[in-house]
Amino acid sequence: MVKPDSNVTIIDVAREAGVSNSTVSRVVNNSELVKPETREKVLNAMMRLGYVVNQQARSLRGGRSQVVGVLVPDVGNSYIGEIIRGIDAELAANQYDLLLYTTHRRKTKESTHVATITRGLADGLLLLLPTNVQAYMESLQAQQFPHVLIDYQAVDNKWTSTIQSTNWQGAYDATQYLIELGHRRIGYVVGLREMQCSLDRLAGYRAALADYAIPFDPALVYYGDFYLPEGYDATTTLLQASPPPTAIFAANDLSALGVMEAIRSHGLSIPNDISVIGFDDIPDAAQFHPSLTTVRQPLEDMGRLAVRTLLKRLANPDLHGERVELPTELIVRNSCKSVNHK
Amino acid sequence: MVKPDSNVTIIDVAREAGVSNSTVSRVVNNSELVKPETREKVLNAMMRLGYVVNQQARSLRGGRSQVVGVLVPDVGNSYIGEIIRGIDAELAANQYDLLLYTTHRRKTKESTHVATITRGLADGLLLLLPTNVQAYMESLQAQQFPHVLIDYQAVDNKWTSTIQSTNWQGAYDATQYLIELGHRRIGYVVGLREMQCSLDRLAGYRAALADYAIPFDPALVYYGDFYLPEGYDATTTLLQASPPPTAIFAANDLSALGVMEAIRSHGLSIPNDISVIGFDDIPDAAQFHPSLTTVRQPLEDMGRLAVRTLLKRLANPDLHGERVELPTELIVRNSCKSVNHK
DNA sequence: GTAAATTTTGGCAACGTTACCAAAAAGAGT
DNA sequence: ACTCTTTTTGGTAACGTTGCCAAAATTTAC
Repeated sequence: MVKPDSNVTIIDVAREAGVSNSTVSRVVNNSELVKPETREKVLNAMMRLGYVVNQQARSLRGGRSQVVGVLVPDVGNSYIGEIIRGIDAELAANQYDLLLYTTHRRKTKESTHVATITRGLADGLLLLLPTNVQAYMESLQAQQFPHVLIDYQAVDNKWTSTIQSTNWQGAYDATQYLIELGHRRIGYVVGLREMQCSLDRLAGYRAALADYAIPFDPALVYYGDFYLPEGYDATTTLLQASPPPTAIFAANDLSALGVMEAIRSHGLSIPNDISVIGFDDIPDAAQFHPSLTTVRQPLEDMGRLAVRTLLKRLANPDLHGERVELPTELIVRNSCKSVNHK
Repeated sequence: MVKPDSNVTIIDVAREAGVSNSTVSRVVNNSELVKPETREKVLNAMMRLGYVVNQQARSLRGGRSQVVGVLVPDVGNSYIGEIIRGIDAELAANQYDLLLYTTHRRKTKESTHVATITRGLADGLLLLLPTNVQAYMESLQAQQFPHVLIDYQAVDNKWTSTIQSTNWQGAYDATQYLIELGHRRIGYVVGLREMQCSLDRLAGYRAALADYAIPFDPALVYYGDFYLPEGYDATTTLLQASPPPTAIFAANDLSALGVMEAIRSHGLSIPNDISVIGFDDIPDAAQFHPSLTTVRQPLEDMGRLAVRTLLKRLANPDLHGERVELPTELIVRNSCKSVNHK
């Protein structure tokens, strides 16, 4: 190959191969009927000149941009990282690129980003943990722009797809597990109360208590924000309840880490004095000390599935939205202990 | 605002405002001289129709796409996450978008991605921990496509910029710290040997040993891959040296975590039996148990600086590349102990 | 050998934007 | 009022691609 100099267009290739640009276009989108001999000629010319298609022009013309926009609250958080990893893998497998936007939980950012993305930049949109859906959902639906929500309460619209895990069941399982270990005073660190998943998990927790005839005590519930420091603060508060909890259920692993830190700094030991259970099963959870018993969300799978759902919509725009719930799974490690062995 | 229906073009706005599309274009790129009165009229029309610029068309025309491509080996790794966070923040502050590509350390992926990106998709390119630079560097330089390498050995070319931290010095400091705590047998878990930063850190380690007249023992050095399990395996091997190390220096925090796990599973305690020191200071490092003494790389700053350097190049294409080294800093926490107190 | 059917190819317009140049409007100077 | 500047606006041609339709080349049928 000669110098792959920047501005090699389809026209240059056409000239080099002695055919028309239409023919080159046909070869590039290798679907059409082109005489094998001609195709060979064009392919050679492309090779010689180092031709690479210009996606901008292609997508301007009305074709696909082969880009999917992904809106996430943050990066560098392993919960989100895992989902992105799944998205990325599945996207790459289908020759799509990934345009990443972070909102930092700023609502205005969400809507401006959505506007730009839908304006030709991307073929579809993946919304992870969105917080301001109403602001743009209408526009998204009006123009039938393909989109999938991840970890968001179901939107009642036939064009919107959502991917979730069984938050209620997961929280129920975790709580039940603690109860069966003999715990009766179980603290609960809620996540962001604006998020449906927080409420679902809280409901699961309450349901399990109810099923075992354990009274619900509001003093054992603390509303946090899913981040580590709030887990710490929550625990400091919860430990003042009387009687104090013998187990704490954190709405996600990150805040569970804060919980563990706080327990230690109160001179208590895990799991001997207090059991801790998390939610998510981020990769680090197994590396905590002690390793964290938690409810596993299939994060990577959720990302992959979201992409698959989106691509299905892309391939068939008439497809209605669907709502998928992936099962959670209780992962027992070393941060919980039977209360009787104390 | 009326329905922000998809296909509002500059021409629709022009018609609505009763001016020409050129004028609308001038208002959109609000730099030109437009009569304030006219500008107002256009702005109103834009508002009414819900106009959003089509980036594709704009960048096709030859302007800027306002997108920067970022090539990373992986996501969901906090080291990379932190750098991306910095990149993202700085990019957003300058109205740029972020096209993210993951290579998963697959060399072929790197070059194909670079080819697509440079072909109109993005205005500039950020390469994080690239492993196959020679494959595309020439083409990047030939077309003078603005790019910045993060955490890669200096490339001797006036058009390439690189951002790094003081790997040698950081490793020297860490080793010196251990030596001054009385350690003489210091194991070292190298990162990927293909990466210059691994070698730089190894050199810093050796230099410190030499300065204190401690013989270098190859049995105390293990070549890993920067990931957690290798840290575990490394430690298992290193502990068989005779005499075994009293401290282990891991080339990054993630493998330090593996080191800690391994030490514990051998029934030893940190830092009483063995001291552990890491490199990076990822956010989790402070949450390890015990909290990890480590060499802090200003990861987020590295990301920000890379973007700033790139944007400078974008603004002034004649600017030569520069090579910046950001200082590391020893963060003392609880994973190291003086050997005399044993 | 010619007409008809078929395959393969080329020409041209369009996607939405911006840059350039020329035209029109407004202001300044005599 | 009439030039001469200066400001402001409009027209038009690209950017690189693809889709449509028609033209040319090829094959098939009679």
